[in-house]
Amino acid sequence: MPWNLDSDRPIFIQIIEKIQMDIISGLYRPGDKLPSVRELAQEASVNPNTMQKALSELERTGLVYSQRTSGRYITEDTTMIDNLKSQLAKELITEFLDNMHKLGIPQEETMSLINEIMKGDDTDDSDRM
Amino acid sequence: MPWNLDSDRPIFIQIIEKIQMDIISGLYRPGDKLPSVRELAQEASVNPNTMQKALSELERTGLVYSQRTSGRYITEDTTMIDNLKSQLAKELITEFLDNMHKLGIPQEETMSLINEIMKGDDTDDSDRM
DNA sequence: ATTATTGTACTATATTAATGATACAATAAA
DNA sequence: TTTATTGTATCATTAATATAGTACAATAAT
Repeated sequence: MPWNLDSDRPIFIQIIEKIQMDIISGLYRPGDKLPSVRELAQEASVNPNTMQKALSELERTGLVYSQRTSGRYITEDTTMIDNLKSQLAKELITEFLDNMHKLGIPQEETMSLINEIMKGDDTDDSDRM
Repeated sequence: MPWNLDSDRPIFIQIIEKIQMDIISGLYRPGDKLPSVRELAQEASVNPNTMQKALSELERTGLVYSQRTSGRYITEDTTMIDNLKSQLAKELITEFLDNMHKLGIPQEETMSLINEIMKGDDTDDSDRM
């Protein structure tokens, strides 16, 4: 799976967001062991130092924890994960609506545009929890 | 009016986006004269070089043009502005839906969450064209 | 004609992000 | 016990971004 990192924003930030997404979406489950820093770095085609920086930040926020020399693990605090999911969803929505508003597109038009685009979208949600 | 620039992404990029928004939303009209580089820089609390870089890029894409020593002006090509508006709106929507999908939130839930947040929002669109 | 304003160009410097390389202590695996 | 793997720390280098300061040519304003 490619990591799709671009050069628009700091890479370590994009890595943080990507792993957060993987935890929240359930790709990583609570208690799961993460691949090692070196493995993840190679998988993402990134320098180990950059991966380490991202993981340290995820650790600081409590989303993952490390057991020295054993490896890194996803938190078992499901409440924390659920809260983060709600919070991120809310942020995404408000930021999106704000941007559409700045474009001068009123809410009703935004809604109809979304519906329009959703119809032409073949996204499959069937394999999700 | 504050420019609300953050340090997450390059400032000159945020300036480009901000001015694009102001053109698309109609705050700046086709043919309008822009404040000088130095004025804009002061208004945004940014170094003139940074503002110049953003304006050069807006010029490269054709959204503004400069008449040497007279000043800088918004393009009169309304079609170009309309096209950009549609394009940006579409990009905002697809990126938003993609992010919600990555969070593991299905489309139906996304729609109801939007409606929920819209109700608690007192945004006023009445002074728009 | 003179002055001020305009866009533009250039050099230098500081900071941050990313990479590359290396090393070490703790411990799981052999 | 020995080896390999783990997270972690450090140093040097490069590139991009932003700032600061200065300067110049064209021209609008006086």
